Order: sequence, then structure tokens, then C-alpha cells
Amino acid sequence: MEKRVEERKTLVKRGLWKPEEDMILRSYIETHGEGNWADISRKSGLKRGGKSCRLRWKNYLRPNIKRGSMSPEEHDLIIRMHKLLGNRWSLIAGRLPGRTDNEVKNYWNTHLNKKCHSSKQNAPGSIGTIPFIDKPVMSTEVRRSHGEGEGGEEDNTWMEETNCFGYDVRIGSPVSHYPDTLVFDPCFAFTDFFPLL
DNA sequence: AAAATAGTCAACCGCACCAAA
DNA sequence: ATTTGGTGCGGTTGACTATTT
Repeated sequence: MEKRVEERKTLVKRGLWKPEEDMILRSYIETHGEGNWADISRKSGLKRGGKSCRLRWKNYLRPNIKRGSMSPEEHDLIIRMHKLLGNRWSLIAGRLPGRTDNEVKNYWNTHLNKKCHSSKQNAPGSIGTIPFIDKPVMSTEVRRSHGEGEGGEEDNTWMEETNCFGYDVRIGSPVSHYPDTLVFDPCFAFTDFFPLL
């Protein structure tokens, strides 16, 4: 059993994708369509696993992928959405056209998470809060506490993660700092997560 | 110029969920 | 009711690049 897993691991190519591999994957999907990744992996001639193909397509090759640095409005929206939803990267990315969950997650971990901790140190008493979103309403922790985990010890890490940004109560209403761009609307978030409950 | 360190991001892994058999 | 295969998600790793010493 373990031997078979080991064999599969050595047969499947890993690591960074080469331009030729991208070309093969792209043209295969253009002719046969998306989905059935195991099939794509087998029939395209790529020595990649289905998961790897799916990830590459979703995060890099898919049309309309936006690359490059985040705009100020995207930055702003990520912060707000994270405050509301926690680490629900796919939901957050869903509100950022052309951005992937992986990209949003990376952006948060590299740019915002750090800022969060440093701002907390700089202004420990200045943390603004809105009571009902102190805890991201659909954070991983919340989902786990609804039966997805053992529900063991008290975990307050979410407080540290989400209280870091001052949240101006005055802009708690769905008003964007950036007119005619991405308008943050909590209703979107709610319609996104309620079906999951 | 070279080595050490820090930052970034693409990709992998494990787990959970769902539908079909 | 159980098993199996496909898919999606979030956490983590590691390769690569930039910066500092």
C-alpha cells in the first residue's frame, strides 16, 4: 500500500510548471473543457496529478486572471472581508474579480498579517471594534465550533487576528472609500455564507 | 563580492464534503 | 448504509529573489 503511494509520488511530476506544460494544459482545456481533473491529468500527456492541474489552471492559466500588485481598493476590501469572514479565502477572492484564493491568502500572510501585528503593538489601546464582527462570522474557528472540530480548549487567537485593524463605526455601512469600484456590501458576505450553515 | 537573512509566492498536502455506485 | 472518486479549501512548505551585513 505505502509502496504504491511511493511509486505514484515518483511517477507524478512536481514543482514549478514549465511554459510547455502550461501550453499543453491550456490547449487541452480549451478543447475538452474544464473539470474532471483526473482525466485531464491522464489524457493530456502531462505527468502531473489532477490536483496540480486544477490548481495551475485555477491560479494561473484561467482567463481573466489579474496579476500584479493589489490596488488600494482591493487591499481595503480584503481587510474588511477578512474581518467579517476570517480566513475564508475563497469567499474573499470571490469578491475580487480576477484574484484567486491563493493570491488573497498570500497577500494577507505577507502584507496584512504582519501589519496587523505591528499596528497592535503600536497602538494597543486604539483598537476599534464593532461588536457583532469582533469574531469573524464565518471564520474557520466558528465553523469548527459548529461541529467540525472537537471543540476542546478555548481558542482566542481569532481575537488577536481580527481586532488588529481599527474599524471605524462610521463606515460600518456599506460605503466604499473608492467610488465606482468594489463596494463592500456585508449582504454579499451573508448571502455567501448562509447557504453553508 | 560573498554570505546571511528576509520576503514573496507557487505549489503541495491533508482534510472535508458531496455525489454516484 | 457504506464505499469510492472527484473536487475544493485552508494551512504549510520550499524555491527563488531581494536586501542587508
